[in-house]
Amino acid sequence: MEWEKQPPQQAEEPGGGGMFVKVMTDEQMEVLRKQIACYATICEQLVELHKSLTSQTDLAGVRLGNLYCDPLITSGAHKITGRQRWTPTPMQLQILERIFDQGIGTPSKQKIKEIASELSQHGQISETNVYNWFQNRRARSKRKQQAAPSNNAESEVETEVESPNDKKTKPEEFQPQNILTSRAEDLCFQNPQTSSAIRSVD
Amino acid sequence: MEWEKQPPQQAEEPGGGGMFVKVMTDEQMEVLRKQIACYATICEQLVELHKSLTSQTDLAGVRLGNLYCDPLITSGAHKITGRQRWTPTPMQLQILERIFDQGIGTPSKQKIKEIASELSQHGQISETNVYNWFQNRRARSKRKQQAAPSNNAESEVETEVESPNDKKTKPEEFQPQNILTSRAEDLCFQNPQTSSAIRSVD
DNA sequence: CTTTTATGAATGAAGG
DNA sequence: CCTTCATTCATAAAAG
Repeated sequence: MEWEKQPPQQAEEPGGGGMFVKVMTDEQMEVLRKQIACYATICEQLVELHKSLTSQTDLAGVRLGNLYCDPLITSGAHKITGRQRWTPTPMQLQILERIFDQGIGTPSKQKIKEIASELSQHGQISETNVYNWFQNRRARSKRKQQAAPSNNAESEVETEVESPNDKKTKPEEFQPQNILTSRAEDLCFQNPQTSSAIRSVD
Repeated sequence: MEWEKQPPQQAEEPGGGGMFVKVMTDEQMEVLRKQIACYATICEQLVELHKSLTSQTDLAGVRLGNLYCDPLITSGAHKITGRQRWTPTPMQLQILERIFDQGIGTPSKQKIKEIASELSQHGQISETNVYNWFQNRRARSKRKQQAAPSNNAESEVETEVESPNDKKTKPEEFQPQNILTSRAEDLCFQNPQTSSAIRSVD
């Protein structure tokens, strides 16, 4: 019942992009299990620490994030990869671009359906994919534009359709700070504020 | 490290030999993620508790408000300016999910207030946040459902589209509380709300 | 193999 | 409520 991602039409490249039915390997499973165990350990540590109530607030020294969490961090490369994402085939992309250019930035529910339907003949695709594509396309197109203060009078052009083959003319300099964080935000103590869920240790 | 060899039923990918097999559904993945988030929450709480008890606040550079300055692994974002957009903490999310599941999809003004109040103990939050969250949650939940009815009985007809990448599989109705039997001992800190785990992959 | 970039997807918030 | 937008996250693909 799942999304057994099959190599779409783009598996034409021998030795190249074959994407498999990858969901999670044993290895990843193991990593995951370790992560959980890791948290359990951390909790234990914290409880102990708390119990002893050492006046040494050297929790920092304990380094919650590094001591036992090592496997979690170092194995970042393993990423508990979840789902794979759709990758448009060249053909699909072409069509999408065309529609985007010609069309108005208004996908429209019904239109989406049609497009998806058509594109499905060139590879696996879903309506959501189409929807997302347009959303992203528009948003990014817009962004590029506003980030083009090179020279020339500023003109409020926005919903302007751009040339088919002129998307990424601007290298632009915005770093998405994407530091190989495997869900770091979720896995780390990112939020302070008190709490009361752990009263048991008290 | 090699664990069990995979059922070598996949001889198809030219590139590197399919070494990935499906051992976990995305739904299970979500559940797992949640669990991990739970651990993160617990640890977070413990840290706070410890911190407050020792009246030492140098544990980490955590600060109040909606500034998510986690000293441990935060990606290189120095956004000291804080976020403009609220991001639920694992704990808050947990609670919200729970309410969403159990409760009726009717937030109700008064209810919102209560919820917001409670959640505020786990991080910055406003009533509007809660309201929006429920709105979005519901709307999206709905959409997911209609997008993934039951594409199971369907036999492959054309290319191979047996199960489109139904990327949207929200675990809102996750209640399969299966336990990762393999190493239950590792999971000592079962979380009350989301005590769930992966189904054994044996 | 590791790092960087491009981009599909997720989600909080705003509009109607 | 439902749709749309903006921002962020995660990852496939590309570069080194």
